Amino acid sequence: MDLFHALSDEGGRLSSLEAKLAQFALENVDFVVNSSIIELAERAGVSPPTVTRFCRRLGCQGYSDFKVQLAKMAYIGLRYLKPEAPTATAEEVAHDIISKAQNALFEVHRQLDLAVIEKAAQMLRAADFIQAFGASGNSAMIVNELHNRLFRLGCHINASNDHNMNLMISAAAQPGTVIFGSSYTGRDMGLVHCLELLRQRAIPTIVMTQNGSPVATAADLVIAIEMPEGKNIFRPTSTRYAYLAAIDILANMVAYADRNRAFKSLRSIKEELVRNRDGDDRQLLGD
Amino acid sequence: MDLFHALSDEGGRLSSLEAKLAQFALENVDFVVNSSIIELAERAGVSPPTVTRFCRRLGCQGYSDFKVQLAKMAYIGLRYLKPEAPTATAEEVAHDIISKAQNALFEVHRQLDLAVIEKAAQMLRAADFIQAFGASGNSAMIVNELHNRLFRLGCHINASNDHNMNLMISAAAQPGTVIFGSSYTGRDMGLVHCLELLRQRAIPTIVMTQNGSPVATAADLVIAIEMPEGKNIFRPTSTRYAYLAAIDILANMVAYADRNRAFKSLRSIKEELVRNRDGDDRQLLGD
DNA sequence: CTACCAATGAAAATGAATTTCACTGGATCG
DNA sequence: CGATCCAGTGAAATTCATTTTCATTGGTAG
Repeated sequence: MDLFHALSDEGGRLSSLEAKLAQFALENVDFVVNSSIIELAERAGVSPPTVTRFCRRLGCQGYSDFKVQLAKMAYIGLRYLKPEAPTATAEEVAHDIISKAQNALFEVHRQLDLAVIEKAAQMLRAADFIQAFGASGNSAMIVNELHNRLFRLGCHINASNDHNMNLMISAAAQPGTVIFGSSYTGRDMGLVHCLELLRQRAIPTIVMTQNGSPVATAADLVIAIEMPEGKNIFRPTSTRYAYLAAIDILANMVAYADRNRAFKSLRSIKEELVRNRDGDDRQLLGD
Repeated sequence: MDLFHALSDEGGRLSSLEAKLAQFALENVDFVVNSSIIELAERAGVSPPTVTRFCRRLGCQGYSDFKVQLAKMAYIGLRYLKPEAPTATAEEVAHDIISKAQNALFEVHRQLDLAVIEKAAQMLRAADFIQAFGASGNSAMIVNELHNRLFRLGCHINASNDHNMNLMISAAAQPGTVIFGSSYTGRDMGLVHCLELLRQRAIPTIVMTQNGSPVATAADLVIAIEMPEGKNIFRPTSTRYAYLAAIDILANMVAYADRNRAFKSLRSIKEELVRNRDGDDRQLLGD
């Protein structure tokens, strides 16, 4: 299933020649994918049976299956291994940003604890009112997005990125309110203060952040996302894609938690939009 | 190279059995990818040699190569064909959202005209002031994101999603100002009015939208993005990922257009953040 | 009507992948 | 310290998948 991690050999389960093969495969995906077992064996300096055993140990059916899996994987997930080359041309920048974003999506899919997402969706669904806190541009985008997705479903939600305001909101929150917080780093101390206050007041909190961070510790339910950070300061982090996907999944689960309400709400928005625009039904909910 | 299009057989180059095979392959990628030529032949009701010939006609080396190509393709681009099955479990939702997002990234990478991006980057770089207009949640997110990326680079930029305000801003814009607009549908008539006004006033405009749409027609430079739309009303469109990636690439090109300025600006932001937070240098620019 | 050609499958031939088996070197146990 | 075992490995044999060859069919053009 997860060939990439098998190839990375974190558990050290591979023998020395197998590790050599793994490294060779990671570095020469294209070659491997287009070669016969004999060519690969020769090039990597091992015998064909060793290659077959290697494939089996990785959880594949055999060599052909390995090639297929590798080809599937090649598009995603692989580039983490390659050192971050400073890029300059538009082609390079585009390629780099796209593949990092895809990696981030791949990673978040692997990491997301769906049981936690479902729990969070239930809490949000059941809430009388949702307050979404996130600051600093990135998390602000995330909570705005949550607002954008949830108000359509008929949820009562407010998004805010003003720390002082958040503190007042936290102090005034009524039972029935659920607070959602986002922080990539988990070190948004303004958010931590709010969460502590909310815990004292027994208002339930959900956060999307790094596990083990101050924000995570201060919250009731943690949607944990850990992303490796790039080194290129000119480049925004690809973590945003991961968070955005997590929000999408969460919002979708909220919708499914009460399809009827969501459907009715979406439908009236749609009708109103169609009436007010040019009557073209193909349009999106939101531009 | 482009197996997907070959399989779609637009030119009708395939014989009847081959067309049958193509359809079967598109509908049963997983089966094909995991089967031998004999199993496939049997299941599709043809003989193995026909399968081999079919693979060759599609531009592959042979059957194994075909499987590899198909596996590569399967992750991307293919799901567009499948009717959108209503999904319900968290696993299905997560998988579907992630793969759609990855498809969107793949597509935008394929479509983006990098020459246009570079042109836009030059214009934004040279501008005294940038106004970014986008409404309806999705495009609002995009222009906020552009703001978030460009202010860091030392650009003077304002993002706005208030149509009346945008109209006033357009009427008041000075030479040296560049307007950036975003609209997924290209039918944001408020934006079109602004663009028309700006054209009269000879203020340069850049838009990110669908080619051929009213918004595109009314603008000077068009960053064209066309995304197929999903049918699931509960699901937000994956177009956001494509737009976000395009913004990332654009912002990065702006940064590279004047590295020194960008570096100095980023550096002072970073210093200030480090001073004001807990001195941990690993933190991001923005949370 | 005949000859040709494209499409197809059966059978043979090829060649790749896997299994078997034997060997090696290092670890373990008495 | 030596005997034994075992994991790891490759050579050779085997199996099996793939491809090629060739014959057949059905349709089409002259």
